Amino acid sequence: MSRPTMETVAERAGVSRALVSLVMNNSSKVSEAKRQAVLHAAEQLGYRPNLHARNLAQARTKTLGMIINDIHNPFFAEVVYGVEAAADDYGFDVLILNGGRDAKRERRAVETHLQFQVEALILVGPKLDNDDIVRASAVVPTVVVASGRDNPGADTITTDDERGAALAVQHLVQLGHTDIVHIDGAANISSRARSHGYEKAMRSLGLEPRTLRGGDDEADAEAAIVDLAETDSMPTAIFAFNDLVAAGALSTLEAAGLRVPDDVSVVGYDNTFIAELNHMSLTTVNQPRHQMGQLAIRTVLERIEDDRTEPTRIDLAPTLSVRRSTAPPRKA
Amino acid sequence: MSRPTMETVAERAGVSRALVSLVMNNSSKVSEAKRQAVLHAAEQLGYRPNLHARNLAQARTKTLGMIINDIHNPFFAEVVYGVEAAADDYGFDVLILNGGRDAKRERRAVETHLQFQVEALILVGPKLDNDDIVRASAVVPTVVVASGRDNPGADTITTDDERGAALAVQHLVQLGHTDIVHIDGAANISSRARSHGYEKAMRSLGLEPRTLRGGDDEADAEAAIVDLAETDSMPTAIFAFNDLVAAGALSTLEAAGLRVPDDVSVVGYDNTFIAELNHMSLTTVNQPRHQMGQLAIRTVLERIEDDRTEPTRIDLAPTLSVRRSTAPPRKA
DNA sequence: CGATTGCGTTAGAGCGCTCTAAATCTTACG
DNA sequence: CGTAAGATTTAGAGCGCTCTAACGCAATCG
Repeated sequence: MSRPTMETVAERAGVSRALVSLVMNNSSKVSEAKRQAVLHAAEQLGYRPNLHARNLAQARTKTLGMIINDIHNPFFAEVVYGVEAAADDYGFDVLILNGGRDAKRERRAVETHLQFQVEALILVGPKLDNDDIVRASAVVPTVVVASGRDNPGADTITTDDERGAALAVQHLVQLGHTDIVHIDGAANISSRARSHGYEKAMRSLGLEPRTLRGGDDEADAEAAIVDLAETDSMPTAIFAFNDLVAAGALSTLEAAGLRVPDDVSVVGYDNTFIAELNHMSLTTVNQPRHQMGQLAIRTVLERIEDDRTEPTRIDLAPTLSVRRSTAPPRKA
Repeated sequence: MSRPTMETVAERAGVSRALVSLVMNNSSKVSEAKRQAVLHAAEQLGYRPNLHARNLAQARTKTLGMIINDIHNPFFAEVVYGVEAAADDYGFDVLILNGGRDAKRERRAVETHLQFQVEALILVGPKLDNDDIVRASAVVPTVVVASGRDNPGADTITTDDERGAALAVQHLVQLGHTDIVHIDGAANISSRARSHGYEKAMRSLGLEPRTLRGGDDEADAEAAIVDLAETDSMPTAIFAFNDLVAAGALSTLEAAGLRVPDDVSVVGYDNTFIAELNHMSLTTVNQPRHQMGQLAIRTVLERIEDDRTEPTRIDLAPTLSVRRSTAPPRKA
């Protein structure tokens, strides 16, 4: 019942184990006759090389370990596709582990990957703290995607959150808005940069920033909006930390009898597919996720194959996707 | 620069390699003194067991291979969480490979998993055809989640799509609707069962079913709705193949000047988080995804640990999540 | 015609670990 | 104090594969 090994195949094909190995790695120095014999025997036996044995013998795995912050979040999915596409090109397998929005689980995932001897680690939006990342990158080349922090030792692929926020502000101002409120991302990693970008952009345009505490979730928008409604100083536009918060804002605004974009314009961040939903049609800041994933692989492969050692830091430019949740403010 | 091995640790701790192995597997028959010595040495060296070597020696991997239809689709994410939770309980690692909505890629993913000697395969919403699944399940215990087909050899965890559709119909009829249109899932696997359930439920209630061709995407709803609008026989309620199609319906209806639920009620399927968005607030059929994931693991573990061989087929009951997209029809 | 070349093939060591059987060390008891 | 029973520890084989070095053999050459 146990699976066939090279030995089995070799016997069946009447050749040596070494020859089978050569065939499996399609070496050019095998006669056509033997190659066929081996392939045929393998086929018949349902032989499948044992990767563990191979990895052990080769002392390399051609495998990359990826950890995603949260498999729920469609934002990361696109990054994954970018990573997989690029890894494919270079003949690497990518093992995915789900971080589950939990630093402890991520730490275990790192451990698992390292035990699997992955040749590099791709951390997508990690919850890990700096120390963890430093420690990991001391063991294996590590690239952090979409997480703005400073990670000594690891490469990073980010987009410029400050600039993204500025894009949102500029768009609103161009439409004619002057009273623009920001609902921030609370403790979220990228929150600081986005808030900062918002505030800087506002000031540079001679406007007074107003930032409210939000979060990363639909529910987190509610309190902020209720606040605005009650203090009676509803702005003409809202720039939310991300699309989910923006979606929450949409709901709460409409529940309060305000129409988007007629009464209030709303801008999100991330361009997740909910922003795309016609019914939402959210103006939002887009990050080139697919490209980020690809760059992550290229970057990390430079370390593996070309022994680069100085850290790389790539910061891509975000863009704005304008949809129907923004419009000129109603004339006062 | 190469990583430390047991040998290294053993030397450093002044013990034999075997003893290190015992410590690493926290065997009870190791003296506290040596255990500490070994752990200390391991710590200092940054030692990490090599899983490939271990798997090779043990001839088992305690690893499960999961393939998800599409990492984009949040429907599957919840299943993943269920799978991971259960696998955790039993001390198994779960390796995730992304099928990318492509049978060819899934086939390669199966191959990769098998070469990694996973002890079981969990296929979540596979695109593979029956033959592929039969072939895989001949090699390793296999469980198919959320895919309604008949998969000889493999275990299956599904929900009763027919019943789910019936729930939707019953809900609408209870509200007073009689003119209920179904937008189906076209070639999608579960489409047949849902359509069939819809039609059966309608007839059993003395109503005439009307099914339109849809798809699995927002865009796919549009044509159907436009059709309805043009033939001038807009129903009072629409039951869509899934939440995305329902979202598409929402948009198109509103674009046509119809209000949901005042003019038309809409029901979706899957209870993805877009249905939950306040702004959508979609009445939808829920599948117990987390539970499905857990059951998948339990089921497959019965094969691994208890040598069950007859296939298991679990069909769970869907439920209805009532939200604000449905209401009694406007009085004629 | 023996020596040389080179292709195709193979023997055998070794990758890092587990596991069985045997060795060693303690401890307890007559 | 000798010895048997436990408690710890260790030697060594083996997991399935790759890879180096060496082998056999036919073709080629001087």
